[in-house]
Amino acid sequence: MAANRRPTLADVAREVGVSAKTVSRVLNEDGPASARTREQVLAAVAKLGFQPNLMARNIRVGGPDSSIGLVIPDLGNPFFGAVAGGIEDTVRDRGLTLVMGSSADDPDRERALTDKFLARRISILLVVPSVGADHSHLKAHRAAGLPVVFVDRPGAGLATDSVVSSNRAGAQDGVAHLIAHGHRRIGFVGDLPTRLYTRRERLAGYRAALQEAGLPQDRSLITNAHDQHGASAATSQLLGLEDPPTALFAGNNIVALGIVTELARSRRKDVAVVAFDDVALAEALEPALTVVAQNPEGIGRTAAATALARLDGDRSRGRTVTVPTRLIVRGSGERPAPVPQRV
Amino acid sequence: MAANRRPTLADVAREVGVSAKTVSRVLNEDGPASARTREQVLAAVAKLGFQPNLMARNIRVGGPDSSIGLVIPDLGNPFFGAVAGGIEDTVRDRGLTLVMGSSADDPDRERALTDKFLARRISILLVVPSVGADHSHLKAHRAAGLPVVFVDRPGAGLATDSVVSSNRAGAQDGVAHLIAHGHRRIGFVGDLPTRLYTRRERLAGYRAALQEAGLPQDRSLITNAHDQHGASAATSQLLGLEDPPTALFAGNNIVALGIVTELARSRRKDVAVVAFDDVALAEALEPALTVVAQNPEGIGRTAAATALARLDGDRSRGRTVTVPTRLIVRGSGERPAPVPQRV
DNA sequence: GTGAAAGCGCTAACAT
DNA sequence: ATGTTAGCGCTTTCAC
Repeated sequence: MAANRRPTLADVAREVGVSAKTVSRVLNEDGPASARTREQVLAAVAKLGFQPNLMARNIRVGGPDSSIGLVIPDLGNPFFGAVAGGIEDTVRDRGLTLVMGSSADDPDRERALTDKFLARRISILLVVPSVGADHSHLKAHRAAGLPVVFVDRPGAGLATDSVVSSNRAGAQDGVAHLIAHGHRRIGFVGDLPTRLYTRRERLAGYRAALQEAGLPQDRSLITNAHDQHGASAATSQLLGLEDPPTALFAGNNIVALGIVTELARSRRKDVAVVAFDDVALAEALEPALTVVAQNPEGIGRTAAATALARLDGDRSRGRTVTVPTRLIVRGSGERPAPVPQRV
Repeated sequence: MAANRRPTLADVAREVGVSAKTVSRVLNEDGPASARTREQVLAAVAKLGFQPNLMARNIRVGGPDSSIGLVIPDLGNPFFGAVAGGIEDTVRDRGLTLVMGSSADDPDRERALTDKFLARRISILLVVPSVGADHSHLKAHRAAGLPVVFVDRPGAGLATDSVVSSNRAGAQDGVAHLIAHGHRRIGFVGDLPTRLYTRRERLAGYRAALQEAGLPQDRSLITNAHDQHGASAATSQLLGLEDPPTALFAGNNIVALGIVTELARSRRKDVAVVAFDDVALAEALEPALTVVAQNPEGIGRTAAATALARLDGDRSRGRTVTVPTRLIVRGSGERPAPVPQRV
């Protein structure tokens, strides 16, 4: 009943009557081996169901493990799922295995994960850094040749590569679209915590658009939400203001869900919306949801490619690569603004 | 510059002036150690930035690696993302690291991934099996104590645990809901390939509902799609039939996106829809989308818990756990069916 | 073309 | 409370 030891190189060697090294040679197509030996070895491998122990191999070879570590905030968020997909697509040919974990945007969990990954001797580390996380402990690893790339947000305490969306410009485009359709009071519902990089950048884009149009900055129009439910609450709060906004800008995909759901619930068809990050079914809404689409697969691919280049010896200075966003006009940004009431 | 060797136990030992074993003892809280020694060791560890090599440790200890392998079809599909999240939540306390890969539902890629995972000596293997994949090669590992659990679909060639949704009953509920609202011609848009377990089960549920109601089975009402775009095409094809359906049943979340998008595009508000698996923004559609909700986190948690129980010595027979689905009525199933035309 | 010995970084088992 | 030896499964080095 079970628990028999897994076969080792030595077992295979014994079965065939050769040395362990010979088996190793055959399997790794290292040195020469007679056709007959090869055949016998392969047969024994199949018979015993031998699978080389990668850990033992790596120990001896000394190099890093053939794995790539990825820390994301939330496995269930389709944005990060798509990022992970882009990463996997890019590293698959190199034979790298994806080792993942979610931090829930908690610096301690992020640290625990990265430490685990480092103990595993991953050959690349990709991190969506949590707010408040410090990465100076990675300096030595980075210096020792471990590629470290920050994804979606820049990291703190470590000079290395980052890959981010064009958050500010994208948000500015989106808000400008609303302004172009006559809106003068535009609510902003952002991520939490407010220190979050993406929240700050997108808010900056929002402000830039208002300023460009000569519109006043009204702090009461700026709210935040941690999840979909919170975004719904923020929406109804904004719409309950004495002088409510006629349009809303969603700071991310989750917030967009909350806003759109709340507008549908309260049957507010008169409120224009533009969301940062595309969401499923955006086209099927009435009106269809106008978004500033990110390119999550592109972010993942770029981050992975950057890291692979480092692995291949690229010693240039750390850079920040910006993956462009794209305004997709679908209708929700064009709900007519009410004619301003001159007093 | 760079590429300096990572510090080892021996380096730390040398720094302090003790033996490697002593350092090991301190770090693993194994045998005793004087307070002074412990302090010095910890200081040296911090100073050198030492991180134990987990691979080397595992080699020596001999047990499996503290990782859990997961193969899913697609990292970008929120359903599987949520499943992965449930798994991670469940194994986190046990200190297991998630090693993931996507198979694209290709048996060869699935096999390549599982082989890699096995070479890594993962301590648990969770697989969403691809159509056509055979898993008899896992028998020896299973027998040797490796927990193997199939997720979302049963596997072939290996008697072990599976965790699936109540596909048949759920689909039957969903279709019965449509029938209850007067629909007699209900289109089915399922997954591809048609041999896919979930596709077959959900179709069986669909058929059972028709039969129960004494409705005819019309093969022309059964279509399939591989992706969202294909589902849109299938939708317009169904609606273009001479005697078109008045309601549609979506076989999964991706198909649902395609159906709903196509109905919105063609402004067909008169077609009722029920989808298997919930989707974001379902509530915000007009009418809101009625779904047979799955519980992906629950599936992930159940699969992980089952595997952990095996790891803890559960030697009972392999079982199939069914995670219940739940009909969430939101409106789209209640669009009135046209009054039947008596000839 | 093949094998023997040494060693990767760590810990189990037995010292002391 | 600490050190020594041996060995995990594999590959490197050097020998034949």
